[in-house]
Amino acid sequence: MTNKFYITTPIYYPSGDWHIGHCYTTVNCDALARFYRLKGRDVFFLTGTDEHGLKIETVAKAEGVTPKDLVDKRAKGLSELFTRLNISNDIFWRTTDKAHKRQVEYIFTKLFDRGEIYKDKYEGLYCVPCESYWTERQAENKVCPDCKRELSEKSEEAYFFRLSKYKERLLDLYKARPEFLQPMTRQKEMVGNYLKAETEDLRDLCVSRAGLEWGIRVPFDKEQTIYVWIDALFNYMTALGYFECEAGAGDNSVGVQRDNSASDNAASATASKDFTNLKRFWSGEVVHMVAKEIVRFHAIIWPAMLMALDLPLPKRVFGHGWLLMGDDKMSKSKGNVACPDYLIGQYGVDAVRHFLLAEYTFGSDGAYTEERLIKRINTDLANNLGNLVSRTFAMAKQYFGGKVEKLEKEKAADKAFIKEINGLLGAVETRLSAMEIDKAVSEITQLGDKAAKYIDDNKPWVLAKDQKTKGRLSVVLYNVLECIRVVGVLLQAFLPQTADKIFARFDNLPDNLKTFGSAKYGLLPVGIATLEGDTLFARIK
RNA sequence: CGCGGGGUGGAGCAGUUAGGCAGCUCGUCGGGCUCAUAAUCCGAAGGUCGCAGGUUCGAAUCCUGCCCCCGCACCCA
Repeated sequence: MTNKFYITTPIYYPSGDWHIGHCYTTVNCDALARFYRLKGRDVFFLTGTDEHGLKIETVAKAEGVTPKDLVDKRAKGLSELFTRLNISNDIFWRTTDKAHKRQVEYIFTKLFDRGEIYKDKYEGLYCVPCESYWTERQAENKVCPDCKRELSEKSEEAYFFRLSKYKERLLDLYKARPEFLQPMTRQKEMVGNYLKAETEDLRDLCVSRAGLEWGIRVPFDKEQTIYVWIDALFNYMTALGYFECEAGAGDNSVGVQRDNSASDNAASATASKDFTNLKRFWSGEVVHMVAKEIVRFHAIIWPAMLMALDLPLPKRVFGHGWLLMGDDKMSKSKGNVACPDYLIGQYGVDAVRHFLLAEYTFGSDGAYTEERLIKRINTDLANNLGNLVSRTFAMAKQYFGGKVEKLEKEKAADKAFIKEINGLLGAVETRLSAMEIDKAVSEITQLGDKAAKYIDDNKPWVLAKDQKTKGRLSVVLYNVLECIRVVGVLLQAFLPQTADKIFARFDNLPDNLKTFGSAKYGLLPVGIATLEGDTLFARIK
């Protein structure tokens, strides 16, 4: 297993407001990134925005601002939202960044030079007011599905990518590497819809538009603008700087020049300045996390384009499910309930993170409701985790004056509980490697349940009544404190703020007792003081 | 026959790949405990696993047919 781990969210399209769905994908990626960092792997975590296209132009016009002003504002908003959510991305990459644009021009040219892109006529049903093409299937009775006006036949020049010739190779890819596209049901869908022998051939893909203003021009044909496929998908590589490198090494024919002040967008992080990142990470484990509706782009178009350039393919594309927003009534009359800022303000960062990580079977759809969020917080965080910490530290204070004690050895009866503590890290890791992020989190809350039962079985309040059982009492409390510490160690990957709050209950807990290597029983030193602390999570309502 | 997903106790779900006593969380009811955030622990009630048929010693799981809901088919995490 390679030590390199490169994980990406899709780059989000800033045409509308940021919502809970964007947070869902990003928080889950963040947990994976944090976990593997703590595991000691070399991690790079990308997120960002896909900022070109007609829709941005239209929205900007409606708001009376320039497209650039619009995307700057929206990208800043998203970047700040992710900061509030404690997202640990290494880069916030934007497709309007100069370094990206130069590389996209270079890539487009290279594909053209190799004969993978050719110029032809695009023909179809066109809606003039909406400025968009529709297929006959989409447009029943030749009426625009959007505005319901009549469509007209239109034909214009455009560039096409030879997607059709990769059908067999894509099928082979799925067969040879079933882990490439997960869950399996997404593979079924891709094969059923686009790749199996009976379906009509994959059509070549139109990769440029003639009338589009807001985008990257085809370098050798300024009438044409590079369309989303190449512009957006290649962000995963341009952010790492590979093509910048390659172009800087010789080919200046498309005006690509290496420039160390590459990041000209305020919200972009500086990581793109390190052009060695692609060599470092693209050869390692590359994981693209996407929601199910863009699986096709990532599991068909993207690998085909990489094949066209003889580049290595990512290790895995994972298409997760959707948070369904119920009926339209909710989104209209109570639209703000799914607003991330409202939720964070109302319930706190880690409560929102926990909900997004734990509530839904990762990979399947689920219905979003605020009631489910509240219930999830109360059950897992307030009743289970928060109360466990609260009662345990109360006893430590009451019975031992706020000091970790262990006056005798643990007994055989403690073995099962200790085994659970020692098994937590492995159990969580197994779940994550299967992309069962919700189940990974529930491994942690389940250990919390076991601790509650362990307390109840051993009845420390009874042991405390008799001086003769004080030694035993100290062991019981020690075991639970160790359980809490190990839970804190694991929570660093999922609920970092909560992990810190837990650690803060131990006076000057040494850093080496926070590492994954210390996620096992028996390391907490006797004599360390236990401190008072705020309620971890208050019950709601 | 476009493709895919779903239909499991009051609610939300897991289990279906390789058939073997129907499981989890929440809710409800009864009991215990008192260290704790009306918390926690124990126990109980509650399901013909969408319908019909088939294969099998045995089917939620495999096969056939049917009904209902949802998504996708270059707007969407």
